[in-house]
Amino acid sequence: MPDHPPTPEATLLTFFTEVGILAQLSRALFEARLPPGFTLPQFSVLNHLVRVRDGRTPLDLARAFQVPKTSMTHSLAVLGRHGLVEMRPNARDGRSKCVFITAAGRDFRQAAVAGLVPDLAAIAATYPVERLAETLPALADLRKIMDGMRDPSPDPQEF
Amino acid sequence: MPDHPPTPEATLLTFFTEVGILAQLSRALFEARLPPGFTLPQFSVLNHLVRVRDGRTPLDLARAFQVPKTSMTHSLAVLGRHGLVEMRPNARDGRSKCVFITAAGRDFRQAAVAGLVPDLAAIAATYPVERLAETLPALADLRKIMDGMRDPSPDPQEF
DNA sequence: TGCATTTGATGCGATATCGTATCATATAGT
DNA sequence: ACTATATGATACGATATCGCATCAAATGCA
Repeated sequence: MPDHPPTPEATLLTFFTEVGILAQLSRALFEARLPPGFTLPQFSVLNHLVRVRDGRTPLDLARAFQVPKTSMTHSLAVLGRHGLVEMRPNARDGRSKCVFITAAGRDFRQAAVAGLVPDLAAIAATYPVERLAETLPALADLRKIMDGMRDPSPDPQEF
Repeated sequence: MPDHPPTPEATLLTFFTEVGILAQLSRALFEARLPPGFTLPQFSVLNHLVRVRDGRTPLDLARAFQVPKTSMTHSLAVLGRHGLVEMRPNARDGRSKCVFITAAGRDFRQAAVAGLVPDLAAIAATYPVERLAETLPALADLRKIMDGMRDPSPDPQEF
């Protein structure tokens, strides 16, 4: 391997590659512990409703997950069909709805997390998670920046 | 989110959540720059064939990307239909095939990477990528551990 | 060698994802 | 207030992903 000093672009590419692999691995981990037929995005929505807050609109959620609104409609329909979320009319906007997590939804999420704990513990037993905790601020800051870049102009911004 | 000291499991959960969001954001970024109809996994396969080595079997690729082999069959069929990869019989195993990238495939990848560079540069202009570079060893180590905890799956994958 | 088992690839069906079109409601401009 | 435009949600169709079943070729074992 020739070692030229990496350009910032190359560093980002490497970083995104690593993040993509980790996401894929953790996804496999998660889905192996979810009841068959449930997908990570569905769990993620539940998790978001608990972690952040519920009562937001489907479009809010679609934006939060950077996913097309039709995909979110579908995910919410599945969760609703299983009684894990509830959609109520939005008093402030007749076109819109508000998404609430149900008690069953909270239980479901709790159970999923609980089922995951042994796997997480196994990782923590082999790997010092403080190292990950130290990376969190950098990851969160990058996420915020990328979040902010996407909405205003979807086309190439020159500088 | 209580303000007790977080358990290692909670730290991991937070970390995976952050990684998942970042993966989603970078995926959206990337797919916005690919020709319409092409997917990140498809590009990733091309990239892998260039950066690692071509001539591997579909099953090798499926394992490298941690996806079911049927998914890889499909991706390769699409790439083949567009003339970006070529499948030849495997001289060592009559059941198997070997996947090669074509000249058109190399060009395609090169163009995709070039199209992405402005986005990466825009991020690098706003965010000190050294912070990300510092996190890379921790991420790579975790990835290796998680790789090892699952089935026998070999090489690291590329973007 | 002959036969059972394993392994690589793919067909098929079910679900997920996503783009486009559509409909209802909200907002803006006059 | 009236109309044009913008926005939130969804129906619909196309493609992607994935599990299961099938087929062919390789391997193991007697």
